[in-house]
Amino acid sequence: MSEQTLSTLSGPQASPQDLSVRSNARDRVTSALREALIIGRIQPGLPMTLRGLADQLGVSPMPVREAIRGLAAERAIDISASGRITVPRLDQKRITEILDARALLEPRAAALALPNIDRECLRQLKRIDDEIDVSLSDGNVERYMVLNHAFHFAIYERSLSDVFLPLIESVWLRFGPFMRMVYGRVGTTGLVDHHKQALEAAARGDAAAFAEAIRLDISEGMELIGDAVRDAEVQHPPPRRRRKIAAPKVTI
Amino acid sequence: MSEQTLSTLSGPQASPQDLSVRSNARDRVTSALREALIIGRIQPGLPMTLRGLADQLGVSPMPVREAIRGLAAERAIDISASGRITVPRLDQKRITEILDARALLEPRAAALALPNIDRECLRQLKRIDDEIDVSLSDGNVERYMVLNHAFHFAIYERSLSDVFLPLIESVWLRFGPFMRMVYGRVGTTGLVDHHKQALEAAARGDAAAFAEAIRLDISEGMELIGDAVRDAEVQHPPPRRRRKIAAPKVTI
DNA sequence: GCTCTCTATTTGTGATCACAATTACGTACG
DNA sequence: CGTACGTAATTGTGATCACAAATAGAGAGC
Repeated sequence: MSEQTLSTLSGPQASPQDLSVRSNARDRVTSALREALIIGRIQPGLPMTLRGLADQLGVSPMPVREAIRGLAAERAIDISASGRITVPRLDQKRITEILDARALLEPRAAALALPNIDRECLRQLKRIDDEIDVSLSDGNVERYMVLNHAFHFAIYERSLSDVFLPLIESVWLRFGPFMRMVYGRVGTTGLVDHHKQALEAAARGDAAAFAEAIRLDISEGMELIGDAVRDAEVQHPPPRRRRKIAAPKVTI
Repeated sequence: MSEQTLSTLSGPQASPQDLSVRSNARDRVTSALREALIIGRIQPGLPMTLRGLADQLGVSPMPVREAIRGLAAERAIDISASGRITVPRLDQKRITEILDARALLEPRAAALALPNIDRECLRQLKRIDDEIDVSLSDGNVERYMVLNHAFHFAIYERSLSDVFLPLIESVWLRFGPFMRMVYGRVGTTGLVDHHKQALEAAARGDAAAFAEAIRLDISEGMELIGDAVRDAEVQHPPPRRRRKIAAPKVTI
């Protein structure tokens, strides 16, 4: 198999040794893979192998197996009938439905979160949003994706909902690799968001406006990438690989 | 540990050897556990063990491990920090949020499905709903839960959405054990649903009314069990077990 | 009766092995 | 130059083993 590897996590300002220092190898692997998926570092369609990931992460294939199995349950990773492990390619139908689901779930989570968003949290959101502007003008796609995720989930986490949060995370896991593909292709120049409207509404304590800003943030993103998707599907059909392809690596 | 086992699947008219004859042990285990969860056959809070489940299902602990890990990723099963495997107990907050998420996701899935619901499908839905009435008047809780699941998912499957369907399945997996607890406690006598309104709307091809009927079916269920939940939480606090408890078994 | 303590048992985790299925790739043929 | 084929290497699956951590349950003390 032509196996894919993942680019190291130690990019610009390496993440501070992963959030919690879980003793579990499995949880470390899961965290590494989830982050790689959210950021879109793993290219959809290219196969990964248990042993390959295990070697890269310095563990035995066993914890990787369990981590992959967990991600597969969330549909973040596809395991074909023959056992081939890939990040799923999304067709336009799926993309529409994911954005549809996001537009249902995330405004509600935001509304639930609003009462728990204090001034300090607002300041942090503002900081993140400022950094997003920088990353956009720099054209730094990866940094943008990290920050955009941070912005949204800084909100959703305040919902304190272990029902909505997992559902939303699950959808982002599936969407990340695709977003990365789009941004890597069409760039982030024309990208607009509704973060500032959201922050204004949040500052006013206006739950309805807050939720609506989040909904628009998602829906307009949908329109923006609509054409890119159509183009991508005709211009970049599932590559019929014939040779091994050098690919980025992942580490914990 | 006082370990829980699961009641055999071979109840009245045993399921015809599970849907697909997957060669995978893991998939068989997963199917068995998912069904047990949906029907609510596994009592929340009581620990299960990998080796115990493996013995009951006639496989090695390995496929059970992966199946459990997958279900844990969907939050259908909880694995504590110490590794204890249980079906999560739901507090009132979670229950409300689950019903909230259902009321968001399921009407949309129903609307997506409506164009794909033909006359034959409608007839089948009608048949299921008739059987539901029978099971309700019989007070057969388990059969009601199987049928109610069948009714809803016969609809949602027609959405042909592998975005909405997994999200909804995930929520049902979490909700099943709780529903069973409620029905087992307060009975199914006062139970009302909006299946017939849904079928009428579907027959008319009225997507909005169809979705609304589904939403009401969920929301009114919410009210119905509201008090039961409150009572349950004070009358049935998390039992501080001190001895082993005999519990039902599960088989493939 | 209740709580605490201590020990034997159980449990999840991770590693390694064997194996059937699948895939990759050089080779022959068109 | 492209396609079909056959063999060798790779891959996921399942089983088994070792081990540290956690638990259960009996016993001592209050």
